[in-house]
Amino acid sequence: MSYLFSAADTNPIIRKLETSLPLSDWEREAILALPVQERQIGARQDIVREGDRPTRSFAILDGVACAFKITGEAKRQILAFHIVGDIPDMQSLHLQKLDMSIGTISPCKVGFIQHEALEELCSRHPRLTHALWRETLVAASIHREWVTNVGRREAYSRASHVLCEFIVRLRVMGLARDYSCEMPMTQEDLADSMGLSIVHVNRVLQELRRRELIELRQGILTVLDWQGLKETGDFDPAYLHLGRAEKAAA
Amino acid sequence: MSYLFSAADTNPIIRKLETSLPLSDWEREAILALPVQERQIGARQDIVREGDRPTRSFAILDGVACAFKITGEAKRQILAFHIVGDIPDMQSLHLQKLDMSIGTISPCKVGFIQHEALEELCSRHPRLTHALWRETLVAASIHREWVTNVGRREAYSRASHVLCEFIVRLRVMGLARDYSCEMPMTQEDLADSMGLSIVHVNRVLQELRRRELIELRQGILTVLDWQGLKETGDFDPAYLHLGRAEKAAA
DNA sequence: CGCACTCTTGACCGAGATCAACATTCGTGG
DNA sequence: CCACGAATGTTGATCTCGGTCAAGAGTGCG
Repeated sequence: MSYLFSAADTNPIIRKLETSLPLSDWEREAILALPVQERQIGARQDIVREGDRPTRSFAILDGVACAFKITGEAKRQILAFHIVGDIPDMQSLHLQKLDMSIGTISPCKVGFIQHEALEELCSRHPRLTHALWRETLVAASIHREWVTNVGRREAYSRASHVLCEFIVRLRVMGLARDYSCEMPMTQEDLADSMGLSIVHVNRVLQELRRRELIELRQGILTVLDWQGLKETGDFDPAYLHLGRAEKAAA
Repeated sequence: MSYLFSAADTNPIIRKLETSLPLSDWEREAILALPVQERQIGARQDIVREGDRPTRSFAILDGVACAFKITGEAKRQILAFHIVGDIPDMQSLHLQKLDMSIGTISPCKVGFIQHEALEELCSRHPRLTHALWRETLVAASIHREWVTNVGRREAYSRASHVLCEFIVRLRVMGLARDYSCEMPMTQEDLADSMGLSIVHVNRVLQELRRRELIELRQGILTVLDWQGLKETGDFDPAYLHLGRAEKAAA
């Protein structure tokens, strides 16, 4: 299968949706016609906060963001890393109140889309409803894998798993060559995504380097031994529901 | 707001959906008209397994089930408890391959519904699409809370949180009076839902009893001090997105 | 060039795991 | 209806993975 190259291929939302099901020209145009308000946001800023009642959703057009919660003990848990093409608060289309916060990790370009525009899109294009619903289901699947990762894998395996997922998702979006990518998360971010302490994450990463599974410095992650990293991370990309993109990316 | 009592009120799917948005008679009838194949399943049986490609989804009509994964180290992580009204594998409507298994805890009555019937329902009733999509989003929200619970709360708080969620969800469905309910999960089930060992769960439960927050024996959970349990569990039901049902149930 | 953020290292600690009995409950068949 | 075996719950002893604390080393940005 191959597509003609077009403006559509440069639109991250279309690219993301098309990894699961190909869209018609008609549907692509509908997406390109969405009124999107772009905004550049600096690193480490909240985009939306738990408790907000958004009237719009937003897509990540550049950079890395994360969804997180703060517990009563003021501990942060990162729930997902969001990369180009993700619509992290899609849920707000159907759920009034946000149950998490979303903030940038690196500087991000985001595109806000009013809910009415999305509702309009869905009512006119049932297959796009399907595609967007599907995206939210994949997000839920990733959450389930994270529950498992945090609940039942030891630190070393857990860290490997998070790295595997991150790079595969970037590869699917064409943002990583040869298992190497920019990784703007600090060790504190990684710790909060893994339910570990910063110090321990530091030690685990050193061990991964010592065993020559990865290289990681200056925000560049390079996987030296993909097979090895997958195995130590108990990583099976099935939960990402990549379909045909799976073989190429993972 | 009050409804006339009718057959619809005894249908758990309708009851569940109506906790978020009221349905028209027309919509209720469409749900009641769904061809449902009921089946009784014994305790501790798998209903569907990771890797399956179901052509139908199922609703829990009676009993308690759970979704779970088994890691490469053969450890089980429970991802959710499913009670009456839940459609645990709704996702299979849009995602080919199941990324988790679902099994019974107590004996269950389940109702299978072919995907075509659900697709038909959605195409005829956009508001039901909305309602079902919404349910899957709430499920995702619960997953996020579980990531947080397992990742960033200590055992004592973590256990309290799981108990709080379970009883609130039962209350919403009218299955628990006065913060007391049947709880068929064994300590092993609880351990696998909390990412803890059985032994430690046992000790944590004893501590909860000793501090007179709960009573728990012979499969009956009674909360003696709801406020106290909520506080130790850092439990805020906002993530369940109950809407108006929230005040009554939590 | 200096201050703040991030990473690293070492020492020590503790929550929760593991192991190994033993007790209790429950379901099942005689 | 009872008995018995399996599943579940309980307890104590010990261990360990990962947390905490504290200090220093890089790094980078204003």
